Amino acid sequence: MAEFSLSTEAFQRRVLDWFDRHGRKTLPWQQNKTAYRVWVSEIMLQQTQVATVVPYFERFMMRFPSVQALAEAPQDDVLHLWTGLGYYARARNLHKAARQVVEDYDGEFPTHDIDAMTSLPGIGRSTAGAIISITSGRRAAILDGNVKRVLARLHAVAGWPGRSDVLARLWTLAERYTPHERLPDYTQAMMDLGAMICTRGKPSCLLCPFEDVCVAHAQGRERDYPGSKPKRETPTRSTRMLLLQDDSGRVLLRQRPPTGLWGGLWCFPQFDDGEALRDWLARYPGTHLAHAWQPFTHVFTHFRLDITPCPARVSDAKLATHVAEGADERWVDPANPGDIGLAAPVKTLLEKLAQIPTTTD
DNA sequence: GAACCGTGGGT
DNA sequence: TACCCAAGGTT
Repeated sequence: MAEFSLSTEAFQRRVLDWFDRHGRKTLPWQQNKTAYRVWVSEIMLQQTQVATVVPYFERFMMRFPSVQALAEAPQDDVLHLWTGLGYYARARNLHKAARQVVEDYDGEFPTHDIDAMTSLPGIGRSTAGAIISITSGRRAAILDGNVKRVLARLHAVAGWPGRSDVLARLWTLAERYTPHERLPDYTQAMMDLGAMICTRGKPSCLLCPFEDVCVAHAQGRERDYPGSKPKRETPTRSTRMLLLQDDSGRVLLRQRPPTGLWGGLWCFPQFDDGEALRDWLARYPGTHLAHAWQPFTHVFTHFRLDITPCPARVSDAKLATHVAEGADERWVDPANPGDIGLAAPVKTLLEKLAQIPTTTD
């Protein structure tokens, strides 16, 4: 069994030399690298590709230029700018952390203390390492998906990184290779290597600075590292969404619970089955259900959701007001729902409603 | 340790 | 098409 033969110093030298020639240096969050900007980018980039994040990051910085601005904003505004990015707990934690930074640290991120950083909601070991190393230059290791892939291949670390023993081996390597100088460049370089050269599907080993020493490459088994996650079958759930319109075309939205799926976002009232929907409508005699729209499936990572849109009308304006009486319910214009967070299928359905004349029945 | 949390891209 | 997965963290 071959072993990786490069010294720590030689490894760091090659990484930094490659970065000087080929690393990315013009991404939006690489300009004006404050802790706030790097923090927001790192949270957005969790499980999310760079190209997807860029426009969200620009809009976010325009609306919330500082941690103070973010801390002072209503949560609805934050979720609004997060609409479409997914993993909305990131936005809720971001908002909460901003308030903690303003409250507990006078608006300055505690980048001198990794434990203080990981205490902030939404910041784990790797994200803390990235923010610290990039913005303060202090020595802190990262182990994101890119670095996991690079290290797993260079050292032929077998097994799925979700396993704790595999993860521990990778962290040991990540800590060992982290240099004492040029921390911002090194950290960016390792992510760039993973994102640009050591890619998942078809790595560009010909362009890799470690082509001559990579154990996985020597084995011709780049694709086997890192080990893949064990499969499990994805269950299917189903729901009905009530597309209730009043006589002026506005629709009823309801805010979802603060945690869980689409937590804090606004959605059509949902019903598990037709009985529950009919029972609900029966309380409001002035409403009637139209023919259901075509059902469709929304695919999540862990399950599929069959959604049946159920258009309905409430003709009496007074009744419409009565229907929405909770603080978590409101009538909105489908074409302009306001600064609120919307789940992807809800946004799609609202756009369809906005195109339909209000006389549709 | 395992389940949960979104959406879009690549193959 | 169906599947895997991406700059992970929390419960």
